[in-house]
Amino acid sequence: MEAVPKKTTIREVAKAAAVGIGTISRVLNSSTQVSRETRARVLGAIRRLGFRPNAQARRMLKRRSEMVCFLLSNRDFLHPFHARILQGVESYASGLKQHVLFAALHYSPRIPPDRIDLPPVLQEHGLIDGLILAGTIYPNLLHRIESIHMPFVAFSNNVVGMGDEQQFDQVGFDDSIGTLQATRHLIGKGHRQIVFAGDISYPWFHRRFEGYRQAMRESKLKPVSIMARNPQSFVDFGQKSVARILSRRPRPTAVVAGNDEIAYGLWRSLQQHAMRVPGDISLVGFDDREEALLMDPPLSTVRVHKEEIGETCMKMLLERLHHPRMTFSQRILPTEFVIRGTVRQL
Amino acid sequence: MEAVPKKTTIREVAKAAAVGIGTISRVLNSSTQVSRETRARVLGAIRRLGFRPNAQARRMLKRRSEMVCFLLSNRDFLHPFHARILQGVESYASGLKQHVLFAALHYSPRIPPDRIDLPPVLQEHGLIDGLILAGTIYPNLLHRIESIHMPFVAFSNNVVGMGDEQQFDQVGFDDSIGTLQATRHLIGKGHRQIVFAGDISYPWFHRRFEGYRQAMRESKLKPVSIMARNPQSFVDFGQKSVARILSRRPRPTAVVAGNDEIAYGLWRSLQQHAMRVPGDISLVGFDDREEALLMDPPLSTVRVHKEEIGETCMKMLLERLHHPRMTFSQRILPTEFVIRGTVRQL
DNA sequence: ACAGGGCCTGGAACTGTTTCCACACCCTAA
DNA sequence: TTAGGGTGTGGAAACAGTTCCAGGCCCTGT
Repeated sequence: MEAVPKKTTIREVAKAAAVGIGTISRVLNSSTQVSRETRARVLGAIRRLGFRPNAQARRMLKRRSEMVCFLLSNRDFLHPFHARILQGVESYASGLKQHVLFAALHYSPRIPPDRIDLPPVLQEHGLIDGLILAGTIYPNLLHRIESIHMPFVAFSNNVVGMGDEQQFDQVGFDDSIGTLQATRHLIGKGHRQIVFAGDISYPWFHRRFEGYRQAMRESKLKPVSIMARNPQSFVDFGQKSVARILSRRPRPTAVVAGNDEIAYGLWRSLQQHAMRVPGDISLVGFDDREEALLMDPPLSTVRVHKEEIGETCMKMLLERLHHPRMTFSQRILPTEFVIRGTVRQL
Repeated sequence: MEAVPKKTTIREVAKAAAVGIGTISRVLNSSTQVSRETRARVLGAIRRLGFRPNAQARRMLKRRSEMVCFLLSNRDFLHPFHARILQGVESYASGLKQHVLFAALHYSPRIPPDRIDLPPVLQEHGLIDGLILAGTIYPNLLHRIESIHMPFVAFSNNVVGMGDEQQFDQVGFDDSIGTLQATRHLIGKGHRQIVFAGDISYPWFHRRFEGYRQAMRESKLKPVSIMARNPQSFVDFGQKSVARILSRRPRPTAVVAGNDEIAYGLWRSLQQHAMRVPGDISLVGFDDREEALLMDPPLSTVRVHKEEIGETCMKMLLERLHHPRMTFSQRILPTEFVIRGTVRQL
């Protein structure tokens, strides 16, 4: 493991291989316009000198940084859900020799776009080619990003407060089909008294509620949504919902939870009320977090393919970069209802 | 929201402000050598033209990319533990206008160093200034990184198979002090029959076991470690350990779990055996994952300050970059035993 | 024998910054 | 009056690549 000479340039390699600098460049960029022997000679010299091309110089000329930024907005921490999206982005990107920068941003939905304090990555020009927006996304951020002409793709499920005229690329999954499937499954198992537990003032829970509602309507059943008062967290929301659920008459035989954390809270509190899942009450969740498998019995839930979302974001961003005037598109990925142990046949 | 001219250069700004290009550069780099009026004039021109300096050109000259890579090795997914370390790195970095690249790598511990297929970030020269290594780190990777002369800091708790002569910068937390404190706490509460549940063939569990052992020895108690057969996961490890724990005579009154997931598995399986925590048996974990709070009662565990680890890694890497010949150092961050509800006074 | 085309190759010009040297100017001290 | 130092400024050179044009060589067809 001998010392690598500190900085070798293309000109030194050219000298060592007794060729011109243009040829080195052609070899580096795997142009076909180089003869077999010359290429071999250059490659040999590169290896001998331990030459690695200077990334910055190349990028400057290419006008491409081959780098995108995964920007997580308004999240206190990197939630496992988003962590998996990030992983999807990274694994797809690295296969294409693209790099992924991670950045976080906190901003108020009410601040005017031009007053949003962008993260350092966006303050320079040419550092990144594009942006993948995750976390909670409000219109002001979108406008700000547009104003600096930075191509981007948004993870759409957490976009809040945009009308329907969404003039940007987005990738998401279908909230309502997930709960639609889940609720149909419950109905198919003979359940009739099914309630939805989730705060429908959040747009995503509202969409999930809509899927649930549609399934209920199809079977002429009455949709009911349960809200908790002042929940401290999703788990707490679930726990606080239980009393309300159990006090309904006729008593519900199944609950569709807005997400897995709510389902977890429901499950735990139901146990404390001496209600067994699924013996006394059936339960389905949404998201398919790791923890869904840790419940006992494991939770039947709607699986969201998080890595695939990340992959698709990256793929779409790359398309956008190659075709800047392409019309905007929205890609909705399917969810999958996973049957495990928390639903009972009535 | 008018269109920003596509690419403005420093020369156009110079022309617009009727100054030389050197002056623009001085303003950009906030040199003091510029008079108040000139600076104002230049700043005005910059704003008027919507000029953002080209990041690549600047970096090329500065020979600093102001970018580091967080490299996650041999992990199937971005575990919440590492996600929080990443967050710590990012938040500290962005305050200093440094950027963080996220990359993942899978390699075998047995492959020779020069055959390790480095991720794209490391194949170019000058793309990143340094590296933060997380995930499981074997000597061959370390050697490979050294061979390309890339400054790095390793998260040391998952470094495997290095002797004591660790010639690199590292940041970690003290596994053994954590379990030492936890075990002393149990002993203080009157427990005498305490077992350790964890696979001590992993170095980190071994260190945790050592802390436990030391506390037991101090009080002239006999340390016992429990192993599960063919566990599928940590949770499964916990579940499979319960039968062995309960069959011991005298029956243990407390368990020190190797981590929170094992504790979770223990807890769940204990419930199935109609054993109550902490009524019938006390339990402590390690790591303080989110889920520790979700258990019922919430788990007493050893808190690891994950964001702080990330921050310290970044800080140390920056020191290394500024002082390349500084001697290597290892920083060990303290852990904190968090008393919640799973330990009973005997 | 020679024109013409394809394939390789060399290297000047270029990219958008920073760095550094030269120089102008003003003020002060001898 | 002049030397000398500090401050502010302009712009050439440098950085390490890519691009592109010109030109050499070889082969083929007439």
